[in-house]
Amino acid sequence: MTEEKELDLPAVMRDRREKLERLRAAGVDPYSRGFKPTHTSETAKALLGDAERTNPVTLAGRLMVKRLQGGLVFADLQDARGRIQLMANRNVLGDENFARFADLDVGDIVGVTGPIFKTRRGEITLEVHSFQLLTKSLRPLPEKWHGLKDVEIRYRQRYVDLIANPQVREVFRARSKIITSIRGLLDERGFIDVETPVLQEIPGGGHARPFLTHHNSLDRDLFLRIALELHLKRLLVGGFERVYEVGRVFRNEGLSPRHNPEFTLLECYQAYADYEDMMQLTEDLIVVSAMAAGRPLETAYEGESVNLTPPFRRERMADLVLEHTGRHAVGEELNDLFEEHVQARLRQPTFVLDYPVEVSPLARPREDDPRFVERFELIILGREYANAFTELTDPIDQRARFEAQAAKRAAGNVEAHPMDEDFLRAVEYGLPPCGGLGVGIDRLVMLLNDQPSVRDVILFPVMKAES
RNA sequence: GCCGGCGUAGCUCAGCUUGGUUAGAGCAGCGGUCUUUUAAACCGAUGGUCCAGGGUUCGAAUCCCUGCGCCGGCACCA
Repeated sequence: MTEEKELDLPAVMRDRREKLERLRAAGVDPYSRGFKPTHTSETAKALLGDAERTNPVTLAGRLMVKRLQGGLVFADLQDARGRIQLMANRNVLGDENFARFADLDVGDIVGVTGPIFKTRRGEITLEVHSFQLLTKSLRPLPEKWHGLKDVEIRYRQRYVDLIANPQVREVFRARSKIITSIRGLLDERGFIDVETPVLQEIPGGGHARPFLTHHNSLDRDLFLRIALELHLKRLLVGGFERVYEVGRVFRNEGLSPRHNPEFTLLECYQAYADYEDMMQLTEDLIVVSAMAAGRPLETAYEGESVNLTPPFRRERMADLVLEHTGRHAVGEELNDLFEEHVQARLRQPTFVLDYPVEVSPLARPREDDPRFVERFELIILGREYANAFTELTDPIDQRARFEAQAAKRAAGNVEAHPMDEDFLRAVEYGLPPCGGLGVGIDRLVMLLNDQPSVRDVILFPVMKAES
C-alpha cells in the first residue's frame, strides 16, 4: 500500500495502524504465536456447574464487544463454539495491565487466562488474570446491534459475515454434517469414495454449457466437468461395483438464487441395481441428511410446509402431464409440457418416473415401452433434487443415442450430449447392469436449512468483479 | 442478455416525491466521568469522492443520460 493510499484510509483504520506501531514500540508482538487454549467458550462455561469459581482456564478468541465501567471492563470473547464474557478488574490486574486490556480493540484476537465465575446478573464470566494480544485487527467490525446486513459484503467478504453473523456458521456446519452423513451412509453400504477428472476433453454426463480452459504445455483445450457420470460408470466397467463422488461441477450459465456456476453434486453408481433401488437410496439419503442437519422430516421451507417422510409419492411423467394438461404426449413435447405445466405444482416430494428416451441419452429403455426410459427425478416444492436412472449398458444402443445427440448438436443445440468414443469403448468391454443417482447437494442444504438462496449455502459464491 | 428496485460515514439507516445555507442520526472510533455491565449510560470533539462519469440549472445526494455493482423477476439451467 502506498503512502498516499495510507492517508486515504478512514480514520478508524488509521487509528488502528497507529496503535499497532505504538504496541510494537512498546515491545508487544501484535502477531504473536504459540498460545495454547485449554478450553473453548463452551467447555469453559460448562465447567462452572454449581461451583462459585473454577480453577483458571485459558481461552482464545476474538473480542466482540467492549463495555467499560470505571475500574471494570467487560468484553465478549467469541471462538468457534460461541461466546463467553470476560471481566477485567483494575484491582486484580493492576493499573498498567488494566489499561493495556482496556486498550484492546473489538476485533482483536486475544488469549486470556483466569477463573470462571458468575456475575451478579448471572452471566458466566471469565475473570481476566492474564491476557495476551495474539492478533491485532486493523479493521472495524460491523455494528454490534444491527450487525452486517449488506448482502454484497456478506458474500464478497464471507469472513466478516462469519464473524458478525454466527448463525451463518451454523448453516455451513450443517452443510458439512449433511455431506458427512451422506458419505457415512454410502460408505456403510460398501460404496467407495472416488475422485475423477475435473479437467476433461469431452464434458459429458449432462446437458449444460461447459467452461473452457487451456493446458499450456500440452497446448490443448480442456473443459471443466459438468457432471461426474461417465467416469464413474467407467469405474463400474473396471470392476468397482459401488462408487460415489461428491464433487464440484461447473456449468457456464446464468446466476440466480438457485444457480451458482460451480456447485456440488453427489453421484453414485451401484452394479446390479436399478432405478427402483435408487429411489430407495434417495429416500434414505434425504432422511440421514435431515437428521444430520437437525431438521425434522415434517418441516417447512420459506414458510411452506413439506413432509420428507418416505415413501415419497411416485407418478409417471405421462400420467402427471395428462392429469394437469389433459394431453397425451411423448418425446420432447412430453418433457416440455411437464416442465411448463406440472413441475412447479409438485410441492410434496414426488418421484417423477419414466422420462422420454429423447431427453435421456444415458438411461435404459423400459422393456414394455422403449419410448420411455427407467428414469426418475425427485421434485420437492417444484424443484429438482435428484435425477437417477437404470443405466444404459447396451453399447450399440448407447452409440445410437450419442449419434442422435450429435445430430441435435449439428442442428445448433449447444447442450446436446457430445460423442465420447472412450466411454463407448468402456461400455463395449461390458458395463454391469446398474443404477445411478445424482443429487444436487447445494439445493438439499438450502432445503434443510431453510435458506432462500444458493449463495447462502456456498461459502464463496461467484460474484462479478468488485467495482 | 432483457425488465424492475437499490447504491449516502467503518456498520445500520434518514434525507430524494416537490432541487435551495456548510448533508443528518444511532452504533463503532477519539477525549473525558463512572467497579458487576451486557444494544451500558452521560458529556465533548470528530468522521463523507452522497457508486462513477456526463448533462440540465444561478444552484444537484435530489432531475435526465451512460456505465459499474448488488438484489429480484424473466431467459438458460440443477
